[in-house]
Amino acid sequence: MVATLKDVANKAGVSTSAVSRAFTDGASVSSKMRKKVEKAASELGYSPNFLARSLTTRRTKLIGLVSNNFHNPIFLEVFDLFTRGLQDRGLRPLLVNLSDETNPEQSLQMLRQYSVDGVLVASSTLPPEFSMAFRSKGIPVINTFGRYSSSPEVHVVGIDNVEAGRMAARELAQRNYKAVAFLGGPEIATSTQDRLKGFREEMAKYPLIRISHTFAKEYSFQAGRTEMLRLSKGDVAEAYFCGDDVLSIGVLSAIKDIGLEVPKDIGLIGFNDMKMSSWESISLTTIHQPIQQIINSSIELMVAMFDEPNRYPEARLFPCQIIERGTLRPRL
Amino acid sequence: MVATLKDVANKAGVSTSAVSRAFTDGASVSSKMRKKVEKAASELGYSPNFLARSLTTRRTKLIGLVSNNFHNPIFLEVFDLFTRGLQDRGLRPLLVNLSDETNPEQSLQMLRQYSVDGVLVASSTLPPEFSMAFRSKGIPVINTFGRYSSSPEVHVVGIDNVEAGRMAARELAQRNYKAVAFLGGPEIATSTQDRLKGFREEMAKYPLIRISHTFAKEYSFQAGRTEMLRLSKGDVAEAYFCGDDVLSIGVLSAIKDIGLEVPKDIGLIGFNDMKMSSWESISLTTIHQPIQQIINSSIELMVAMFDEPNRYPEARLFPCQIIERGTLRPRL
DNA sequence: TATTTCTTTGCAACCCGTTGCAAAGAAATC
DNA sequence: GATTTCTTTGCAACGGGTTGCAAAGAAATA
Repeated sequence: MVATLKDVANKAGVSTSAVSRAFTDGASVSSKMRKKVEKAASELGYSPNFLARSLTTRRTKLIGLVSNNFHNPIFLEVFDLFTRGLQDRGLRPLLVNLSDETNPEQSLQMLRQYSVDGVLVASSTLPPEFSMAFRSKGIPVINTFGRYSSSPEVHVVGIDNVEAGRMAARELAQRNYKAVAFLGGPEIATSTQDRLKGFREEMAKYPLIRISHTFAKEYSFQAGRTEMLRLSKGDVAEAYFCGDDVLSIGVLSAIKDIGLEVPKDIGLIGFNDMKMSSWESISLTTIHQPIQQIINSSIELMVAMFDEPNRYPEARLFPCQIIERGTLRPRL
Repeated sequence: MVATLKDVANKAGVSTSAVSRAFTDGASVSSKMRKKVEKAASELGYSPNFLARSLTTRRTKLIGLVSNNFHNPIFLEVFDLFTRGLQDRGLRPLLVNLSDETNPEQSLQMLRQYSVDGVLVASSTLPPEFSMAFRSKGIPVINTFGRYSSSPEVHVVGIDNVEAGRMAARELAQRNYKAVAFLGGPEIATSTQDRLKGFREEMAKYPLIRISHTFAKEYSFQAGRTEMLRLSKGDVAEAYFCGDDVLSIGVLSAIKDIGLEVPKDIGLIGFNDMKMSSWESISLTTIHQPIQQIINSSIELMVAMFDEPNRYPEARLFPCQIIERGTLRPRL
C-alpha cells in the first residue's frame, strides 16, 4: 500500500542504504545519488517511517505533554504555546490528560511504551515525585510551572511562587490595605502553598496589617465564587490576593452579588494574567506570569537534555510583574 | 538500558515468541508459561515497545488530533473530552496545532510518518478538502464539528448548523424582536456560513422582521467586541444572534460600554454553551452544542473504522438546544 | 601514469517486536 | 498402550528502517 524504502531502492536501482542516506541529513551521499533517490521517492510518494527509524536511532521526536488541568483557560494558552514551540523544532506532543490522577505509574509506563524522547509536565499542582518517576527511568523530564525548592533532582522552569506571594503582599501594603487575605487554590497545590508562604513572610513586615487565608477547592470560577460567598458571611477583608485569575473572576462575581464594589469597597489582585483578565468587562489587576518565556525555555532545556541526558538539574525562574488594571485602589 | 523482549526471554529461559505471546491477549500460551514470563518481565521492569510492535501489527494506537483553534475556551473542553475519551480506549492523541495553516500537506505527511491509526479533525472552520486529503491516503478521518453537506466523502460528526441558525431565528421571532442581526465569526468559516444560511431562511418567514448580518474577524472576545463597537455607530438591531459564545461575551462587553442594557435594550443569543457562559456574571442565553456526545460519537466512529476502513461515510448530527439565561427578553 | 587519499556505495547485521508453520508435548479416544 | 486430536512451543522470516565496515570509485598527489 504505502511505499517503503525498499520500493524506492528498487525503483531507483540502488541499495536501501543509499535511500536511507539520501533521507538523512549529513550522511555520506553524492548529490547525483540524492537526486536520483529523491526522484524515485517523489514518484512513489514515499516518506520515511519515523517509528521504524526510531528503532535504530533511538529518537522518536515524541514528547509527552502531561497536564492535569483542562479547566483553567490559561491552559489553552499553555497548550497553544507548547504545541507550536514543539512543532517548530520538529517535535511531536503526545498529550496526556491526567485528570485526577497523581500517581505517575500509568503515564510512565505508557510513555515508555511509546519511547518518548522526553516529558514535559505542565502543572503547578502535581507533587515533585511525579516528575521524579520519569527522571529515575532515565527519561528527560521538565516540570514546567513546578515548584523548584523541594525537588532539586528535576529540572524546573517557572516562577518563584514564594517571591510572587511577597510581591502581592508588597503591592497590597503599598496601597494601604489594613486587612488582607489570601484566597488560594487547593491547599495541597505546591503553587498555592508557596504563594501563601511568601505572602505571609512579607506581610510579617507590616504588623499593622491583619492577615488571613483560605482555600478554594480547585482553580476554577465556581470554586472562587463559592469560597467568596462563604467568606462574605463573616468578616470580609479589605483586599484579597487570589491564587489564580479564573478563581479571581469567580470572586469578582461573588463580590458583585454581595452588593460590594471593586475596587471601591474591596480590592482584588489575581495571578497569571490570562488573556481573559484583560477583557474590558473583567479588567483584573493581576500578577503576570511570563508563560511564553517559561514554555520556550522549557522546550529549549528539553532539547538540550537530548544531547546531555545527565545534565545537572537546574531551576529556571522568571520574574513576574504586576499588571495594573481596575481591581485595586491606587497606590499611596 | 531498558529491558527488551530478548532479555526477558533469556532470563526466563524461553523463546522470544513465547514472551511475545505472553503479552498478547488471546495468544496461544499455557498459563505456566505466562506466569514464568511475567515473573521475569516484572523483575526486569519490561513492558513491550509499542512502536516496534506496530511495525508488524500495523496498529500504533496513535490518533492525530488536529485543531486550528487554540483561542476559544470551548476548545479546552474539547481537548479535555477528546483526550479522556481516547485514553479510555487505549488510544493516544498526537496533538497538531494548525494555527493559520489550512493546507493539509504538512500535517498529512507528518501524521503518515508517525503511522497514526486515524485522524480527528476538530474544527468548524477548516474546508472539507482538509479532511479529504487524509481519506484519500487511506487514513481514517473524522471531521468533528465539520460541515456535512459539502463533503459527503468524509465522516462528519457535529450539528446541523443550518438548523441551528433556524433555531436561533425562531427563538428571536418568538420573542417578538423586530430588527435582528447575525453577528458571525470569520466569513469563510463553514459553520458561520451555515448558521447564517439557516438564520436567513427561517427569518424569511417573518417578513415584518428586519434582518442584517455582519462578521467578526475571528471567534474571539476582541473580535466580537470590536465588531459590536463598530456596529454601534450605525443602526443597532434589537437582538443579535452571535455565532459563538466567546464572541458574544465580547459583544456584551461592548454593549455595556455603549451604555445599553441586556436584555432590556438589546437581546443577545450566543452559540456553544461553553462553561463560561453559565458563569453568573455572564449568564448568556445560548444554543447548547452537545459536545460531549459529539466527541464520544466521533471516537466511536473512529474505532469502528479500524475494523471497516471503507465504511460508507456518514454524517452524525446531534440536535442543539436553547439554554435560557439572562440575555433575551421573555417569550410572548 | 602509478600511488595515495578521500568519498561514495553496498552488504549484512541489527533495532524490537510479531507470526506462519512445523515440531513437540499433552490430552482425548479407541 | 497405541493412535488421534488438540495445545503449546520454538524456529525463522518479516515489518521498515539505520549503520559499521569493507570494497569500489573518484580525486589528489607524486
